[in-house]
Amino acid sequence: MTRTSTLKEIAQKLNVSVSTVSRAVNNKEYVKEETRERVLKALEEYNYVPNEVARSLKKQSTRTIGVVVPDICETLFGTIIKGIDQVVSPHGYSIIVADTNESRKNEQKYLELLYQKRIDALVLATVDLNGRKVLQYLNSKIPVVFIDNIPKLKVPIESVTIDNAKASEVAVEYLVRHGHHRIAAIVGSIQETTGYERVAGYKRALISHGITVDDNLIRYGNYKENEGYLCMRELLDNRYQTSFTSVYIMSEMMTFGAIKAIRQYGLRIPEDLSVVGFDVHDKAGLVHPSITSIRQPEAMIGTRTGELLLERLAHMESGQTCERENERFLVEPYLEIGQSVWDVI
Amino acid sequence: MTRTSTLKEIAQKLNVSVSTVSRAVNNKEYVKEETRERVLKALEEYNYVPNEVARSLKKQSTRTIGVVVPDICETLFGTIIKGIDQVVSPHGYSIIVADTNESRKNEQKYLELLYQKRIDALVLATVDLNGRKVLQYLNSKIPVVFIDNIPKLKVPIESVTIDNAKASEVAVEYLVRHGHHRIAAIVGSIQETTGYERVAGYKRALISHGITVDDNLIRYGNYKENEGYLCMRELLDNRYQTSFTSVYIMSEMMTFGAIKAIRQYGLRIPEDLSVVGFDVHDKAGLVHPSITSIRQPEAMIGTRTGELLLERLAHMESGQTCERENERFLVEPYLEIGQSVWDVI
DNA sequence: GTGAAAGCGCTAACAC
DNA sequence: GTGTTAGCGCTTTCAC
Repeated sequence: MTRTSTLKEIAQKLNVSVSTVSRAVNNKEYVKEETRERVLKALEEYNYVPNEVARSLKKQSTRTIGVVVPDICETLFGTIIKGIDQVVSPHGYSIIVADTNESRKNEQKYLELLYQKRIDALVLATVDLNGRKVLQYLNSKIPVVFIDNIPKLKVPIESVTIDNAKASEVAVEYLVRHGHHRIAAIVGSIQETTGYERVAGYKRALISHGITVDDNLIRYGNYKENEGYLCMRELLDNRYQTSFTSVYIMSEMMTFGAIKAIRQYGLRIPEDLSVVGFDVHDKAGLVHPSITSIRQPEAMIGTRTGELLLERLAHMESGQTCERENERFLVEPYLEIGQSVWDVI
Repeated sequence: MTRTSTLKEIAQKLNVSVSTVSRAVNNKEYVKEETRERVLKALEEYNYVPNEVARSLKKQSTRTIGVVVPDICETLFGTIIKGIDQVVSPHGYSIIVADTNESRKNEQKYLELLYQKRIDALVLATVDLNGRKVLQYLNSKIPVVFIDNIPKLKVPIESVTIDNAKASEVAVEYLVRHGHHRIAAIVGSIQETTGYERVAGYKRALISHGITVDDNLIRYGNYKENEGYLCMRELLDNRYQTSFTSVYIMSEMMTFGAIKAIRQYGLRIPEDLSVVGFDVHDKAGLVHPSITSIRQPEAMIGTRTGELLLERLAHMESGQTCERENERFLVEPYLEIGQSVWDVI
């Protein structure tokens, strides 16, 4: 059972002062080369590992970044976390993750916990639209970056997300190019930016192609699979009146639900109905027919967030005050083309 | 820009001592009810949030658990992390994640970093079979739990994993019950417990069903998709000599690769060849035909690990020494039945 | 170049 | 019940 020793112990063994040892450990100047070597050797010998907790207390910085997400199992968030970690860990930062399980209450609890732990920065995929708890952070001086969803707060906010409106434009554009004019849509909650902006982009794209927006073709769900299923059923029930040839579903789980409804109606994809989904991952390449889907460059969202964090963190370290600006960093979504869209002749 | 205040500041404002405030904050006894209320009110007013860093330094415990995994994007690890978090966060513990990206070097780097941060416990899905760096932890007094893979170390080790041999038995059993006697196998690295135990279970199951083990039916890969593909091709190339009717592939990515090879040979699953995979997830239910696969109860591995951690942590707190025992906690794998296995008549 | 000492914010032993 | 004080392990200023 080895024990890690402290600066003080090392200093005593060598008959030097703690400050000398500290300087050697931290590669500071003003240490005679000979002394430095003696110290470095002793560090090995006595199994010294710097205590980051003590350092944190002294420096008022924990080199720790809190990342709060609704569901770490979603590839989207897993990949983002990985991207952040890749960028920040070489700089000595670690990531504390919190999985809120889509619960506002958990989100608040975790925000509080992380605040106590004095994280140096926060990345938040909030499910709390009017998030009051996060104001504590926004009023403090640590960097906060929102991802995925942006809360409705009357304060400057920084975010890294895809351009949600653009995503819908890309989807509609693709369908139109394949001859579709009657394009149904299943939207998530328009309370959230992810829902609101996507539907706005959809409408705008239709209009710019000279297609009239038909509210009978739009259904609103809550991102859950079952809602996607139900929305799709409603759409299909009215199919003879509305005669749409394609459907664009604006979230992953709702896409799955919608496809189930389509199959249940005995319709074939894409022969009977064309489908464009959102965030559909098919790592295995086993889905058949493969689903044409809007995708987020997740890794890039992660690395971009990481870089932004480092930038802000460095800025802070150089003693700047934390002037928050309202900055939305947008990354480009893209269309992953599968076999779920059929040409309308 | 609000600032969080300190115990000392609160104490001064109220003309009481820091210890009184501390006692009130921590709900300790020996505080007059009236004083407690005054303090509690002041905490609100002056925006006091306990500084966990200072607490950690004093208590020599950070209430932080390090979780080191090769790839956080894999559903397996994502779900395990979520499970751990669910169990430990109500006890005030947070999780620091480290994604080693399957690299031994990164693993070592992260272990060092986390050691400096003085994590209270470590969960490790190692890729470093002879992991020397982890010995630092094993020689220290903090709990260490291995998941997924177990390194070859000559010290007592605790782990939470599925029963890998059992997994193979379940797979083989199922195939035999469906009339298969010539069952090919694609194995990961037998250097790793996940490979070694799975192939051992496969052989044992065959024997217990009176089937001779045929080494021509076994191929060894390295868990990567492409190796699964290549192994499957080799097997198929010899199909007329070996005449197997089914194949059991012992890892997720290799399963994907193998299926691609099978399709490339123009064979249908399951009509021409039956397939049992490992760790195949189909959240969307979109894969067709659905793949019968061994599955790990991931969430349970997570929660079991979390509980084990709490147990050990509580044990420590009550001042016990950390006697390590060699304990493998096994959870039961299960077979998720799809449509990829055909009856041999 | 080196050392002494203050102090980061807190807990806990001890004194009153 | 409450206050005083000594540290937890480190960095950093200032004196030598």
